[in-house]
Amino acid sequence: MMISTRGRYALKIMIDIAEHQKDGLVPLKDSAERQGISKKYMEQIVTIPGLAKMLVSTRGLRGGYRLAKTPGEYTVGEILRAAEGSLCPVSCMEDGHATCEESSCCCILPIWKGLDEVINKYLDSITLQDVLDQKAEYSGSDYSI
Amino acid sequence: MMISTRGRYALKIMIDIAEHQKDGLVPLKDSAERQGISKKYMEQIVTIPGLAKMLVSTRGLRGGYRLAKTPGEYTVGEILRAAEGSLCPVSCMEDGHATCEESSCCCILPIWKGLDEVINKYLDSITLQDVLDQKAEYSGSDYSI
DNA sequence: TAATAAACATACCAAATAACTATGATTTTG
DNA sequence: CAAAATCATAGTTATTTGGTATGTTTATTA
Repeated sequence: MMISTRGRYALKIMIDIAEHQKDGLVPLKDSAERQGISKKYMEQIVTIPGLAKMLVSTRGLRGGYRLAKTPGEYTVGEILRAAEGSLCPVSCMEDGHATCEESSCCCILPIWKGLDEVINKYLDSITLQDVLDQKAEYSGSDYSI
Repeated sequence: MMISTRGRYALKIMIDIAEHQKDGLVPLKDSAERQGISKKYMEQIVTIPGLAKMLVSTRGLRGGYRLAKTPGEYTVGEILRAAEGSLCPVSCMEDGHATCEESSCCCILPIWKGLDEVINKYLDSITLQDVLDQKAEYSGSDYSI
């Protein structure tokens, strides 16, 4: 399994903030309660550098978070990569290039490269807005994400 | 990372056996030496039920392994699934269906399902024979796989 | 201006998983 | 019967995962 709770929670948080920021800043506490995630763990996730860049934070009472750009400008792929570090499906590769010594003569490597491409291409084809739109379709619902 | 050394080694072993079985049975010792993997660890991998089914073993002196079917009849996907148990990219899903309680109202689940499909479809499009063929293309080479 | 509620910053920890190693039994051929 | 192979099981070490715990800083508002 390539995507751990860090990535899954990151996605949940981003969706939750996207959904609720119209009312102003979204405090982590509220988001954490809605998603059933420990607020403290959430703080850790939200401060992962790559993710922090996607958010604008305001300190102090009545502070909170909002997205730095519009939901349509974030893909599920980039959120997951930011949270997980990489979505690479094998340890003998990273960022599309081999990390092992025998790479120059590894006939399996092209398979991993192809797999990596297929995964990233798929996840980058979905934006946060797409997710919001699909949620809205099921309308009236009390989706907890 | 979704595919561990178990899966990677399993694939290496299957390719190695496919390549060398024309000379008769392939002892694990030879295969392990060629691949630079501990023979004992290899024994464990080869006896994973799903993988064992793909091989025919013969005990005793001059014994060894060969593929149960032709290389064209095995896909990379099924070998990896057999070795890893599952290639599912998230823990909240298994074999295409959700394992968590909130699944009935999870708007992210379709994304994981789609990802799972994309991964398995890709890996099932490559057979062991394809890998052998591509190895042969680089011909004269001393590929160690 | 002081209390409050928010983000920010570290440090620690327990359980699970990964990746082997070790030991030895069983089987078959030369 | 000795050697070489598979088969079986238990133990070990390191890393990753998934958190807790404790506390600091910042800004609002009553």
